[in-house]
Amino acid sequence: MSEKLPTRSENYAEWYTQVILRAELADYSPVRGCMVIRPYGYALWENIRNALDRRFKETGHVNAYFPLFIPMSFIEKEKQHVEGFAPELAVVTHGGGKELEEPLVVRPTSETIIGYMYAKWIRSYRDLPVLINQWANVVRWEMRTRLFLRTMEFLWQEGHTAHATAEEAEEEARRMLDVYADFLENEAAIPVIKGQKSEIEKFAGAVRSYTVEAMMGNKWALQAGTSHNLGQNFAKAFNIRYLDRNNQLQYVWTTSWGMSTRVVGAIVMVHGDDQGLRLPPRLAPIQVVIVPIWRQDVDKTRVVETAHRVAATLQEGGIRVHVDDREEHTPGFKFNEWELRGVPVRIEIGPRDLEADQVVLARRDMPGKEGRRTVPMAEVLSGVQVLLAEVHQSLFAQAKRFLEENTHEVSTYEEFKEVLATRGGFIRVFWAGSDEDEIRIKEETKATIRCYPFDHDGSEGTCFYTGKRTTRVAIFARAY
RNA sequence: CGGGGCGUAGCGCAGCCCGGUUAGCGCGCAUGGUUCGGGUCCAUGAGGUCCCCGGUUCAAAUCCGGGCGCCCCGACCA
Repeated sequence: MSEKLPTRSENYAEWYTQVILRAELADYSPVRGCMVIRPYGYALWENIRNALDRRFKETGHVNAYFPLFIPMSFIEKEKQHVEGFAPELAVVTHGGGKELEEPLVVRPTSETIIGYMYAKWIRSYRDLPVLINQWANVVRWEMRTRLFLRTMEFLWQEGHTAHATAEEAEEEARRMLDVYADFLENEAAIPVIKGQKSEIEKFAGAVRSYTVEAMMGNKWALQAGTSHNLGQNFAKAFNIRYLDRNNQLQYVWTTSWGMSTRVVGAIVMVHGDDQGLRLPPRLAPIQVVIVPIWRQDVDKTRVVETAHRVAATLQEGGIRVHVDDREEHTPGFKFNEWELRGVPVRIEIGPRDLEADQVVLARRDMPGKEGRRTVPMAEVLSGVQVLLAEVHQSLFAQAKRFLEENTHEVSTYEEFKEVLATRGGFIRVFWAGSDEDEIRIKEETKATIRCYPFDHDGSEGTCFYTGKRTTRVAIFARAY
């Protein structure tokens, strides 16, 4: 393996790509714009999936699977939806050697086909709510792609629910946004800002879109998850109706919400440093790597045996552990490699430790001596458990501090442009502009409204762009 | 789709201007030895449609024409 990564400050995009390739999270595929998720990356995704899936089940959802192919006419039924997705559809026109009567769209998202099915299944208020999630791949024909952040095919979950009332649908959309925020903060150690999308940025076909926005290491924003209140738009397009208690025919109210393999990119960019990945302990495929150290063959046998015994102890304690007993590499090489791959805790075991009946614990989030300490052999499991929890807290605290330190408030457009050009980050402003104003700002500065944050206390201020008084606050940033 | 860069061993590159033996270097890989508490060192070895098609020439990785592909930067998006 070649030695140094490019640093984040000299070339952030290159650093990002190199970390992913060299940590073996993913690789490029022979098809442009697609990627192969390698075992290490997929193990990370599986942990993400399990943590999310558990939360979905806890909130009353069940999983199902809807087909990959969608009749073209379905996509066209909801006006905003087709306008939003038409440019990025992959369309199948031939099958079995013959041209199809109606082209099939490879799903870019499944609102339409699920809407069609819901219309079949829902008859009465007693059938509601319907709370279904699916884990699937989707395809969007993208011009410019980037590993995990934007690929033509990606994996995700999409929740689709139907409710009897507008209030219930709104509650559901907000509840699932909270689930995403909870997942990101408590599993991925990523602090987020919850808020509502602007009209310009909302999902094609939604009444309202909600988002959790995270700040990447280069201070750009990334939408890590979204939740939409679809109102009755899809209910009307697909005729999803039910009889209420008064025997009145009513349209249902639907929601949808999704989180994708893009969060892997967020984990890379939020926590990574110039040595490589720093994986949040609860999601890391390998939480602890044990590197045995020996000088002579007599030591080797004892040390490697001890390493495996320690591994067994940790494994019984529910820790995901790996012993790196390869003979062809020196310990120093292994330290660097596992740091690149982001393993949160490393255990070193050498002859000195055997004499002292101890091991050395090193934490990934603290370089050098500072992050290293010895613990008695008997306390390995508890020591590791405590340390993993600490690493999680420390990653979260670092990311949170970074987010706060790079969130700025401005009161004029001049100041806005100045801050964007010099410091970057999130800019929090009072906002009373129009859609046109928003688009103009985007054209002039590349910054977009990431969200209207929920945490605004409702106080009134002056819009930095129009000078009007308003209680609305927006967060602007450059975004992926 | 616009701008830039690039296709030579698995990866990164040199050679190309100025055509001429057997196409080279580093990493990686294989074997043996050595080393091992922060990217060991040595030896030997395997590995090539020089992106593709056509042309010029006694002779093309090298010159000419056409194509294809990839990466980076800009307008759309989870």
